[in-house]
This record gives sequence, structure tokens and C-alpha cells, in this order.
Amino acid sequence: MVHKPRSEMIAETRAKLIAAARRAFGTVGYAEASMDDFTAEAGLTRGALYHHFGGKEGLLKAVIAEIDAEMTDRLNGISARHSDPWQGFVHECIAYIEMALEPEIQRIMLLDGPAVLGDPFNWPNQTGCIRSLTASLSRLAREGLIDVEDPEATARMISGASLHASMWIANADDPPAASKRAVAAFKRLLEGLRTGRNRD
Amino acid sequence: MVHKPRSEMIAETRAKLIAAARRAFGTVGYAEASMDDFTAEAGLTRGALYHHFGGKEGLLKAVIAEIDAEMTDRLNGISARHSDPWQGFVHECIAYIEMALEPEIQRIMLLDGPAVLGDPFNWPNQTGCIRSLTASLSRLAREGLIDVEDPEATARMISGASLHASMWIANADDPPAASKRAVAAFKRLLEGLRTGRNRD
DNA sequence: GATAATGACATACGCTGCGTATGTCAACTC
DNA sequence: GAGTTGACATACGCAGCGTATGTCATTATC
Repeated sequence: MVHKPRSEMIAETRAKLIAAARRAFGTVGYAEASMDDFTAEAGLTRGALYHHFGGKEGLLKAVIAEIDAEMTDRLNGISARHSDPWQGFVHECIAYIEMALEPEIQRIMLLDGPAVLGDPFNWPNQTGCIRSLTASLSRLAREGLIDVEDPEATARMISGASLHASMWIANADDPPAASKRAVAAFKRLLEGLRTGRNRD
Repeated sequence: MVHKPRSEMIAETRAKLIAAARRAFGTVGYAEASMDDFTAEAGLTRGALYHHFGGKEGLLKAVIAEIDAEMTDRLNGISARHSDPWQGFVHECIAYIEMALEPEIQRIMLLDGPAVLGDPFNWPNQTGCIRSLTASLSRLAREGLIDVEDPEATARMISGASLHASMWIANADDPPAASKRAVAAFKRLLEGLRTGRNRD
């Protein structure tokens, strides 16, 4: 039996580590995840982890990069699916809220990530989601659909509101009900940005 | 030399522990704060900590309760200082942003707190700040100044936006400039909630 | 006012988890 | 095919946490 080339083996090892860590971080949380445990789960040891990622934090960064890439993809897909720019934007925002409801995303991206790595806006990737929002807002402003002077700043506000909405929903006694309320309030907030007073 | 009554000694011990922990949590962060270190700094040992607070988490809760009480006080003071309800509300929100700029508050209340204890909305205290915002919004809605159906949900959005604004400012290359932009964008967001279209 | 009982802490111990230093063995180089 | 690189595993030491235990002063009881 012939072996795969080395580069493939390495990629596989890295992928296995990231997958195992992602599962561990996403369930028990970063602090509680034992490196010995989840590396063993991947059929490896801490040696491999330190070799490839430099430590627990490095691996967290890799996990976050992976998740963020997936999130950005999903967001872009959604806004592309709508021909009406305003509706596309609204649905993009709502999708943002819904994604943040997933336990893995909430735990890793919203709770542990910021606590361990600091402000997400300074991560090289998480910027992906914000960029997506900023681009949408800029476009809407250019087309005169909204009255916003500073799309980037506004994108950050909206992102913050979305994330908090998600936290609320996820931890509510009745998540579906909370979701309805949150989305309604959120839409109201967005409506306030539109030019003119005609709403649909 | 006569001794103080026991109850006073206890209160003093608890206060010393909380103060030391608050300093440690606020600077190096919760995870990096060594219980041995900061209890020693308070002239005590881990024994006292476990006795009074049950563990590191219990002490964090106590620290958070203290900080949250201070924050709520400050917020209430600010909104009370304005006769115009709308202006009072706006300034309350801006104060919220500014408070979240303080490193101690950011580290403990916004980063480590949620990561260790989960969603802040479920903390018995942090609700204080939200309640304050909710009450202000309800009043504005009752007086017909804003067009908001669900003050509580809206308060959560606004709170989220504020917090994120703070994170942005605190980590920006040029914090004063970011602050200007954030406050402007934030005001714009709030303006969108008002009834009618006349702004000042 | 002597004794007992409570409780506020300190001390001591073991365990877990992390980081590093070192070892080993397979894969590429020439 | 001998040497070199590098991908991992193993081994070791240390810090930090939780608990079990000890000690001593304060309060309660008579």
C-alpha cells in the first residue's frame, strides 16, 4: 500500500485537529476543553497541536477562521438570492441573527472568541461578515434607499444589535416567540434608516 | 485594643476579596488571574475565597454585581438629569457607550462575564441596565415620541449596538475619532425610531 | 465565667492541564 | 542510500485549582 504524499497527510492532520477542537470548543467551551482529550479524539497528541498551531490559542484562531469563512459564504449567498437590494439586506441581517443562534457559533464566535482573542473586529476574518454588511449598506446608501452617512459605523451597530438579539433568543424561555419579537424590533430599527417614510 | 464585631470583619474580608479580584479580573482577565495571587494581595488565602464565594466563579458573580450596581446608578443619574425625555434617553445611551469604554467594564462585563457565566440578560443584575433602557423606551413610547411596539426587544437591540460600538471605539487606532463616528451613527439609529420626521 | 459550639479562615495534599525539551521515525534531497 | 528535514509522540516540570483538614477566635449556653 502506497502512502499519500506528505502534504496531503499534513492537511489531513490539521483538518482533524481543527474538527476535533471545533467540536470540543463548541460544546464544552474553550476553557473547559482539554487539549489532551480532543487531540486524542482526533487520534493525535498535543505534540501535533503545538507543531501546527503553536498552542491552544492558535488552534482557536484556526477554528474561528473556518467558521467565519462559512458564515461569510452563507451571508453572501443570501444577499445574492434577492433581487431587491433592500429586501436582500434585511434578509441578510435576519440570517445573521439566525446563524448566531447556532450553539457552536454562539459559543465559539460570540462568547469564547472575544474573551480569548479580544474584539472580533480586529480579527483578520470576522471582518468578513462586517465587510459584507458594510458593502450592502454602502450600496443602499449610494442608491439613495437609506439615509446613512457612515456605512461602516452603522454596520457595526447593526452587527452588535444582531448578535445581542441572538443571545436573547437563544437563552429565552420560549425561543421561537423571542425570535419573532427580536426580528420585528430589528426590522423596525432598520426601517428607521430608510429615506422617506413609505414602508412595506 | 478592642476588636470590631465579627460581622464587620466578615464584610471587610468580603470587600477586600472583591476589590482584589476586581482589580485582577479587570487587568489580566478572569482566566489569567491567579486565585493565589490576588487573595494574597488582599492579605488572605484561597481558603477565605472558597469559604465566602464558593469558588472563582462565585467571586466573579460578586464582582459583576458590584460593577453592575454602579453602572445602573450612573445611568439613572444621567437620565434624571435631563428634563427632555428624548434628550435624556439619548444621553443615557451615549453614557452606556462611554461606560463600556472603560477597560475594567469591558474586560469583566463584556468579555469574561458572558464567556464564563453565559448570556448577560440572564444575570440577576445586568438586567439593571437593560431595565433602565426599557423603562426609558416605554415612557417615550407612551408619550408618543417614538414609534416602537416592543420596548424590551428594542432595548436589547440598542444595548447590543451600544456595546459593540464601545468595543469598536476601545480597539480603534484612533479612539476619539471612532467615538465621534460611533455616536453619530448611533444617534442616527435612534432617530429612526422617532415618530414623524422632524429631527433636531 | 467556664465550656461547648460555631464559623472564619489557613494549611496541606493530590490532581489536572499546560508548555517545553527531547526523542523517533518516515519522507524528501542529492 | 546516506543525510537532512520535519511531523509528530513521549517525558518532564510546574502552576493553578478544588477539597479535606486543621486552628483559633468569637459567640452562645449554662
